[in-house]
Amino acid sequence: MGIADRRQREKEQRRTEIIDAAERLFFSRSYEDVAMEDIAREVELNKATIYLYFKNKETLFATIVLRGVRILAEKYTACMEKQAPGMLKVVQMGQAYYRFSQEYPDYLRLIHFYGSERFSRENPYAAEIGKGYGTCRRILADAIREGIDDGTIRADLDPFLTSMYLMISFMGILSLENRWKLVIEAEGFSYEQFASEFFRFIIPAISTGEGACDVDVEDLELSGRSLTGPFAPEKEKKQQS
Amino acid sequence: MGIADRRQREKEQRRTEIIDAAERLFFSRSYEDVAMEDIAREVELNKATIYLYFKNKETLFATIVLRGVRILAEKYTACMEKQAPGMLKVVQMGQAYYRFSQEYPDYLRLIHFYGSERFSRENPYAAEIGKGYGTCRRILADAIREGIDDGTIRADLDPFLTSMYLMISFMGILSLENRWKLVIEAEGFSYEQFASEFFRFIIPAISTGEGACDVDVEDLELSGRSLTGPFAPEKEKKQQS
DNA sequence: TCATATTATAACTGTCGGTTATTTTGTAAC
DNA sequence: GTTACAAAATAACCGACAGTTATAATATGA
Repeated sequence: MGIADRRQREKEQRRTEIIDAAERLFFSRSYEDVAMEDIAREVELNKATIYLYFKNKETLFATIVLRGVRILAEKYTACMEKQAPGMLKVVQMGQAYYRFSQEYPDYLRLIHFYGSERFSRENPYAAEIGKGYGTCRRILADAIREGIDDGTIRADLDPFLTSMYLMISFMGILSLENRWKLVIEAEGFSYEQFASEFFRFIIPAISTGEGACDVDVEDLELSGRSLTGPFAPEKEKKQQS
Repeated sequence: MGIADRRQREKEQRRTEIIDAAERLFFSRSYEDVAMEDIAREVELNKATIYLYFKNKETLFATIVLRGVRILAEKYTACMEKQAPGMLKVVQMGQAYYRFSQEYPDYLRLIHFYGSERFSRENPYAAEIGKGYGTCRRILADAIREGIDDGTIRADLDPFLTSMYLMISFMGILSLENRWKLVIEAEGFSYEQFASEFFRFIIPAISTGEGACDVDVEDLELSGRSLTGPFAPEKEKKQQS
């Protein structure tokens, strides 16, 4: 069984090499701009060989997206393990998303791209990806439920719907098109400000305002500033219009 | 000048015919699934002829997206003309977006698709589209400013940032991927519920709670239910998990 | 009716995702 | 070692499609 084992390992290795090569290219160029030929050249294999390991370009791309989703899901899980009021956990998950977007901007881009209906959801990874995202959402919903129970979150909110709203908002805020980032800067805000002020904006939609989180959130610091201080946009330039 | 005029009109007509044909196809199939040949067949012209009127496939697609954006911008403008408290105007704009998504789901889909960075922003229509979207956002920001002045909207909000947050959230909620719609239904909610409950969720993030809108909003009715009644999800099935 | 400019087209090019027929390579049996 | 066989890899190919070009048809004005 030793030889078959090694063959198995080597096959796995090849697979990983292909994914790594593809990832490098997809990280540096757009999906359409990366040809299977390019990936083949990058791993130093023939294009047809790649097709022995992956059904098609989409499937190969999906495995990379899956890597990203798994990292995100881990971050979410970590938030849930700590002991804290529900409201605080929700905020922390938002921050986890934010950190993910800072640490892995390329994965985020790919995840977002994969989302916009263009890929058939036939491949086995699609289900995995969906599950990963579902996990994140479910964890968020659990935190909301906890918050409702401990009185830090509005009791009139439905945990499921609210988790959807928050996921979608996070997603939208953090995978902003470049075009809009320019608009933000033209208005005199940094992207960090834009993202962090969002929390101050959205908190009243979730929180009961019991103050349970007012103190605790202080030491979290998103991009260096507390979440509960006065809502001070602190525009940097704003000399236009 | 009469003849040159007619030539001009005829050219314009041709152009419109091409756009109409392309629209029919893009509405019924995905971008990639529509070949220039298909569009040519649909207008009963040779493919090369289309290239006399449009630089490339992207540009042709962009003109259709522009049609959609213009309709949306009109809807937003209409909201601003009525006399109402700022908070109410903001809600109405959200509803305008919702109605747009119901009346023109195909335009919405195309707009959303055009958004996901894959199109170069070189063509002249890209600028127009950006301007259209910018108009919507600016109108929303104006309404927020009015709301701050008349005391119906939190004074600690920055109008620009808030308008961005709302636009992005609306966008996310209303151009939801099909995959997520299935999740919503699996949880026992209709898509209409999902969209309308979002307003009840988000209002506390914007409103001062002065009640100025509590009464007025009553007669707006989004999908048949008032916006200020108790937050009652009224799940339809919810038999699982 | 002839010269010219516009409009349209058939035929072609280059690229890319994916497939097939064939060769190479590693393994086991003799 | 040599042969038989299976797995891995490849070169050559195919079809589809965006975009171009060389050519033809058509309308206008003299």
